[in-house]
Amino acid sequence: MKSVNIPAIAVTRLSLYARNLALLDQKGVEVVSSAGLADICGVNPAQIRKDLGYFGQFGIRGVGYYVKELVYEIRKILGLEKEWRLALVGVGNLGSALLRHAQFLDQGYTFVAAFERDPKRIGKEVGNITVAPIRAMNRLVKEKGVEIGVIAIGPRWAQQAADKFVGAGIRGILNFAPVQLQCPSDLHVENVDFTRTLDRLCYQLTLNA
Amino acid sequence: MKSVNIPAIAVTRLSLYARNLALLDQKGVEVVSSAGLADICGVNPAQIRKDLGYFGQFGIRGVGYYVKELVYEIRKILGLEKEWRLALVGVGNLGSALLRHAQFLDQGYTFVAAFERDPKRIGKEVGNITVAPIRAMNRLVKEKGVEIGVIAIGPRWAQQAADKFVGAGIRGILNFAPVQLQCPSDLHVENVDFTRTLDRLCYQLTLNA
DNA sequence: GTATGTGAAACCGTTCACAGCA
DNA sequence: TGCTGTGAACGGTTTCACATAC
Repeated sequence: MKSVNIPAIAVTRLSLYARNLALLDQKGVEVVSSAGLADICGVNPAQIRKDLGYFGQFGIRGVGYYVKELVYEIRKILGLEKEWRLALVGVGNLGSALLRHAQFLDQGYTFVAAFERDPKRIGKEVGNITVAPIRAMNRLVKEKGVEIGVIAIGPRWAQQAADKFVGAGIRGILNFAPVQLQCPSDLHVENVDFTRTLDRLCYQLTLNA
Repeated sequence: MKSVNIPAIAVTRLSLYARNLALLDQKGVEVVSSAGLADICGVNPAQIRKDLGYFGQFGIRGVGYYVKELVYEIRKILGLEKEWRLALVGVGNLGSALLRHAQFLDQGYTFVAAFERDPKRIGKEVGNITVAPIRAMNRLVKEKGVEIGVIAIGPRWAQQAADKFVGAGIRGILNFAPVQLQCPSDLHVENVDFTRTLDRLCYQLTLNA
């Protein structure tokens, strides 16, 4: 691995490459060139080579990349070889969907706990998880070795949920609430905000009306 | 409006500004400086001024921006003054959550139709919408004046769903399936892919293990 | 011959710094 | 005086182009 600073966006693309390489593998493709993969992923071939170049040399000149091997290497780089333990806070519409989201399990992510404010929801079973009260968070997060907290609670309560997670010793947060969370700098926060994505789409449609 | 090319990322930030300005307005704040808003949004003050500068002059030198007025202007720029009509395909876990997602309605987005492959789900009511078979798509999209198609169906069927939407005359797609859709270039596609976001989080956690 | 790996160049977005104006 | 609006400087990412290796 090089000591150069690696652009975050390059890391995000690795995830895209891994997924499409896995599809190629399923189809029985054994070797692919950067041009071939670039075509599938909708990016520039040089970009793929440069992105991979941040982490090592995985190809063979004049040939390309061995698909199986490259998937393995990228998953290793991203840290996806291990099983990641997630906990959810906010078992509403979106939260329930995330608990049952098949895609997560396929990739090695497992929800091991879920928390709620609303007493009516506590005790229910959603996707093999029994919904617990937020006050149980500190204990359960430690007990179950949760590493990543997922916030799918309303914006009004998202910051409190984040604070609770931080207090319980979580290392990263995936935040679906449309708010800017205030967190200690050693904690990693990634935001998913599809209202903003939808707004951007509307801008484009309005522009080319 | 300037004729310079406007960075897509600047447009995405406008959405962030609008949301935080609306919150300020709710709190009774009437005027805000770029520095004040930048603080809330977690960006550089100059960036806010530059982003706004792409679209006009909305502030008063020595004073700042009138909150109400700026919200209005940004929403106008983004095309959020009108009601947007959405249709969903894929009424599974995620799809159902989207149909019931309160945040959408607040912002002027309305689902007017929902489609499914699975016969067991057809005819059900989800968030005031009756789930229809995919074969009804062409007719209903036209009948109800749907402008944006939302894809929350499995990756295996996402491309087909997109083709159907295109055939029915949709103008934009919000795609939650983790695949690169092949679409005509005059169609606008925005992707929401939280598995990739989660992968990026894992990379960070692995790096600082 | 062919495709990778990688410096160099081009490009784009962000931040600075200050002129302009209330 | 204070803050906006904006050209210029800066920094980072993308793309090019070619030496290198199979």
